[in-house]
Amino acid sequence: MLINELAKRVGVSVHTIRFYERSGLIAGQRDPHVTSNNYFHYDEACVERLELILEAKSVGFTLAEIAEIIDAWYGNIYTRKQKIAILEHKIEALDAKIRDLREMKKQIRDCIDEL
Amino acid sequence: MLINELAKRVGVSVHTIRFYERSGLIAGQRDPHVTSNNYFHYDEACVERLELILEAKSVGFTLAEIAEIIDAWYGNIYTRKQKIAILEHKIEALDAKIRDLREMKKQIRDCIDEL
DNA sequence: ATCAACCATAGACTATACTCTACTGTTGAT
DNA sequence: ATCAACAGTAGAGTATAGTCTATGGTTGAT
Repeated sequence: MLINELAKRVGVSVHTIRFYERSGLIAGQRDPHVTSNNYFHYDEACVERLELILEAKSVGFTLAEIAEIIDAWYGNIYTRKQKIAILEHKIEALDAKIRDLREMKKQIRDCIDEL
Repeated sequence: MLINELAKRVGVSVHTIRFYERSGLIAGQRDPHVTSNNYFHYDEACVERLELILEAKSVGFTLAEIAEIIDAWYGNIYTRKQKIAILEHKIEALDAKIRDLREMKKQIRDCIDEL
């Protein structure tokens, strides 16, 4: 599919996808058989990857951190052991965030109780 | 206490406190008896308030959202009922974030299992 | 008296994550 | 053939949240 269709599929703007592409978070592919244009094509793997990015963003990861997760998962620059270590480190970060959220919730509930 | 002491107490820079002050998130008080300078003074309530800001930030609230929480809690612009509604709304937002974090954790764990 | 260490304001600068504009080329329907 | 709707690149602009610099006044110890 082309960029417009991908944008509609995942619910982000074409601008944002191009921005992620520039940032190295996703990568469309050009068809070497087509010479009349230089359009990028995206497959289902791109959809999944983009959805992962959006989810990670929504829980507070920065794009730089997400790039790290993606490199650990899709890239070939880490060994299997290193990949697991990076992902486990992210899980710890998530656990820490969940603890913070619970603490915050408690504080807000205390405020409500005082009212 | 003066701004430098407050900064050290909560572990943020003087710059950041001034930035929050400009943004209306915290407010030091001037001593009308002192005419030789225009130094701001901060009390324990400021410390608590600043700590609340940092915690809220760490769980992903923007400064604008935090301002809303603070206004609901410290301000006199809302009725008791409105204050409770705003705070309950924030608790719902926190619950949604916790759900997202759990989902993300599951996804990363799936990645680890595949390795 | 003077000097480091503080205080204030105003405004410039930075990073992150978009978002938009300008411009140009391609495609597909009429 | 032409025209809207799409594609691409390059680069400017925006919002958020700081961070830093410049400048000048104040305080307290020596």
